[in-house]
Amino acid sequence: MGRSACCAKEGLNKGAWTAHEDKVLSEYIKLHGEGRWRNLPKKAGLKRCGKSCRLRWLNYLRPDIKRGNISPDEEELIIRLHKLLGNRWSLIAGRLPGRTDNEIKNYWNTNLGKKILDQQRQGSASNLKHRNKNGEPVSKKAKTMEDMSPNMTSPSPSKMPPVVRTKAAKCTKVFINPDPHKLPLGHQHCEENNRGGLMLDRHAGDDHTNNGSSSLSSFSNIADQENSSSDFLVDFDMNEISLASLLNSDFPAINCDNVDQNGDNSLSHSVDQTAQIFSEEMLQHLNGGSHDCVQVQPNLVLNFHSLTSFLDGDQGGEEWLGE
DNA sequence: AAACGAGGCAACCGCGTCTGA
DNA sequence: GTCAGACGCGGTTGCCTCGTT
Repeated sequence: MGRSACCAKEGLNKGAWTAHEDKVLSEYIKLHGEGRWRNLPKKAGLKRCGKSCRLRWLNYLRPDIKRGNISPDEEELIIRLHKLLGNRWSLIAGRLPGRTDNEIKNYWNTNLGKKILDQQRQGSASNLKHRNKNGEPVSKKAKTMEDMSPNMTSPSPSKMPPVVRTKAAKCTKVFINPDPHKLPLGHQHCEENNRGGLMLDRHAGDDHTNNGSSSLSSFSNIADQENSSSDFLVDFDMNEISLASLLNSDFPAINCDNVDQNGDNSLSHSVDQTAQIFSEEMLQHLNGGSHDCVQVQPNLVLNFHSLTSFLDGDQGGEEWLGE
């Protein structure tokens, strides 16, 4: 039959996690890896529900979590992606390395949602209203996560792993490689998922590398194929790159409900379709209207944001490209 | 300095989907 | 094919902190 019953709820701790609990959970996961959340508390000696452990790990304890304020570029990206995907926070988070769905959701609910409403009310061009003179978003408190949790030491930028594997990185499953032989490196780790699509192997430690190199190699192929792509590459300058500018194509908001209704179970998660719509449109632009490369695009475009964000990091590009 | 209100964030809850027997 | 449990996700809640009076 099925699996055994979920964790019994009696006698379990609830509420805020203690530093000791954090330590126990972190060390257990370092030793045994993620997953099997149900049995984890018992094995680790925690009086917590497995769900709670999972949430704590994903949203707070993972070493690759990016702490600190959301940058203006990230904010723009969130807005764009929210316009595209709606409240699919995990997917949005998947495009923002180091950010969790919960963090983005909270940020939206507390900042961006209001900002968008304000903008809608007051018309356009009030985009900078909530920013300081440096163009940074201004929140009432403007405090960092370190301020909130002094016991949590945020990794320094130089030590911080460049790409967080958020849950939503799953959306790499939309990748359908028409010609696997053209894809070096990371694509060796591609595996077929049970929805019929290809999904990048996301095992700890190597997945960001795979993910990134996949995107880059695909991206390079396009550049080879299309002259117009060279313009795209210019925009891809590692120092100058702005996430927001990458999303400046004015793709329409997509009604997620409609997308859901169209989904069929073969490859098609609604989000996958959304991704395809997104990428097709964008790539049509990038390729000067040619659809020659469209098959490759969904993954490319979606990963592209991870890629660019990743490359924004000090050493991200080096690690990514050169192991 | 104290009280109050608002904002922000971590965590919980419930539901839908996936998976294994 | 069916069922039950695990997992993942989004919505919501409650607590803590900060700002204002």
